[in-house]
Amino acid sequence: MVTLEDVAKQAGVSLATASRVLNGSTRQVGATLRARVERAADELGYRANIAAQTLARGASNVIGIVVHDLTDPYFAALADGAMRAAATEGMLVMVGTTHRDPEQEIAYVATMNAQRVRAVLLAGSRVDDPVVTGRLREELARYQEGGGRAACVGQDLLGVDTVAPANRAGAAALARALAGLGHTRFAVLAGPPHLVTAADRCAGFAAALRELGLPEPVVVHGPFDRDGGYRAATEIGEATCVFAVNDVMAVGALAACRERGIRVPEDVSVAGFDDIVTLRDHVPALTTVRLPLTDMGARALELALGREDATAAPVVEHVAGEVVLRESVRRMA
Amino acid sequence: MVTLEDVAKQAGVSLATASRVLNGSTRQVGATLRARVERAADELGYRANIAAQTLARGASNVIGIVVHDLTDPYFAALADGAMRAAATEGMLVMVGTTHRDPEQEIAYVATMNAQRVRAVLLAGSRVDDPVVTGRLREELARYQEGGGRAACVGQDLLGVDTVAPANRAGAAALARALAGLGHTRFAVLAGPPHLVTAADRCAGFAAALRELGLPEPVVVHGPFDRDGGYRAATEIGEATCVFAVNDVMAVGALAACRERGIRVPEDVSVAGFDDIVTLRDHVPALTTVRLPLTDMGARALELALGREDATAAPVVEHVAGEVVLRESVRRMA
DNA sequence: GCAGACTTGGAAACCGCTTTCCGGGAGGTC
DNA sequence: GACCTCCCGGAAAGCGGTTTCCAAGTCTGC
Repeated sequence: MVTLEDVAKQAGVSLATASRVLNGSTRQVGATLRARVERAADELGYRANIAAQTLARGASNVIGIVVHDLTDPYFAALADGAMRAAATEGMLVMVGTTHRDPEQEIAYVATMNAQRVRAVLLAGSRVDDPVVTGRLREELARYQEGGGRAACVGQDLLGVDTVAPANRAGAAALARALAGLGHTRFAVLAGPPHLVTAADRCAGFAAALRELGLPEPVVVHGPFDRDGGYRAATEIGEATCVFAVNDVMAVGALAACRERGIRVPEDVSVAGFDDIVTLRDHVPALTTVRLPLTDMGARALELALGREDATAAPVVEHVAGEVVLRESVRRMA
Repeated sequence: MVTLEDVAKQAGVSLATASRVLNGSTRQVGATLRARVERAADELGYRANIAAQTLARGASNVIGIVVHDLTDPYFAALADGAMRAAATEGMLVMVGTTHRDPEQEIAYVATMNAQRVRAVLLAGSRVDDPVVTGRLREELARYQEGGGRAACVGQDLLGVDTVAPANRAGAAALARALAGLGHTRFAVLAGPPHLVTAADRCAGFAAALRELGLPEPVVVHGPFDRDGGYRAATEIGEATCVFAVNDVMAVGALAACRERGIRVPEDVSVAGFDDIVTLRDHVPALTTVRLPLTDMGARALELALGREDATAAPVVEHVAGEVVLRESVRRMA
């Protein structure tokens, strides 16, 4: 590989001068030498060794994002937002996928720390396990002590800057909207009990029903994905309205209904959460709670990067969800 | 940050010994010292500085993936496959998104080169522009001269290891299947003319029709995304069967039909390409050509990493598509 | 009991770049 | 014209690791 020294030699200047010309220094270099260096670099096809730069500068230009699953459009949207924001800051992005294994998440924080990434973003639901969360916090703290910045999209449980979707409030608003259509018997496809996102949405929904004086919903637990929704949909009992705690599950539920000859929304209404773009053309169109996922990802990155005072208290930004009523629910007679 | 030297000092050993214990060396270290070092590292919370390791070793453990758009499930699936494969090799993944800008793609190869990533994966269609392709090849060559490995998912146009989906053959098989259902008047929602993937699928489809002695299809160009399909669908003329060159476009076309009261498949049949998992529950279920995207991503990574002899000719692996007939097409009376 | 082969720990060179610190020359002031 | 700045180029000291090369033990086998 061509090194800076090669370039300097070829241009007949010192290493320092070559460095100043090629890799953005505050110091000026005279026009003649500058041109000579640039020409040499071009002729030789010089590419700076970023590992060396990172080492010398003590700071890298990559940021780390840890998500559960890139093929889940929820995380893809979050990651996309973060990556766009990163690009405008001139940063590269390193992505880790945990496939929902909390241990992996901890391991990734350690790895990102080793990489000395400028910031790490934890996207995705926290898990209701104090031990695991504690270890994650420890690992994050270690990273932050070393000057790293961290942010999280999800529940404010990590003591870092957080973009927190209003899962409870959004689900509650949805419940009120559905109750407003005349529904009284509800079921919730609630996802796994230990996933805080799922639990919050479920709890928010149930609490709103309670406030309205409506009966408790049937709660069916299961995986947080399409198949989880598909299977859970078979156990909704007499409900006339089903809330799946995310869109992907809702689509699974819709598929289950279709296969069993249950019409939506005529026989049963179905709603989801997230408003996944890829699913907007689904038939029937899904009633849901819209979250500005791309913006959230971008915002989280800005929070992590923007923090000037490392000792300041973490900021938590709440983002509201907007209920979007579509064909998959109907008004009760 | 705590450095290896801190650990060595705390353990009362030399830097060399500490390095050998902590960062996988071939050399043995006695049990006593080994334990002392491990203990010190643990107490201090040592995390190796990977930038330093990369510099010293001259090789990093990260691989780069360049995709067009992560929120497009096609690329998400490809990236997911590659990331899984990378994880099993103990590699990290750096992702760049170009948003379909070929200049960005070139820039990312240069950046990945600067990062000294172990391998770079170019996922996504080539563009029919010899100048741009030439510059990309140059940049790749520069990277490979420095010992980098590269692979590509898409057309074999870059002179690197390639996983090449059988776009022409898949589209041709689809055409024959649709013709077998009795269709004779076709339209192709063809995407942008300069995108090789789109062009190949279109050409394969048209060629098969020709061989069958059927009339030329109506070809409508437009963007390669959902909205492109949506808009193009309004210009299909008298066709009874529409082939959108990817699933996302097909879904857009389906939406357009729905809005205009055109029933699918009763009034018109629609088919796509890729068999995107997230779209499998679409109604009507989409006829398509299935590509094993996750495997393709993984395979490309293996190709790039597995290459022992850097001078060997690039290998091109063709992967077939499988026609999947579903509800969105019907048999003509 | 001793030569020779292994094993194991440490000193130091090196990976490629940034940046501080110096020194010399140009430009400005009185 | 002397003096003081200011500007710009270069030498060299790191950044935090890895690895080569030595030297000192430790084991063998005879």
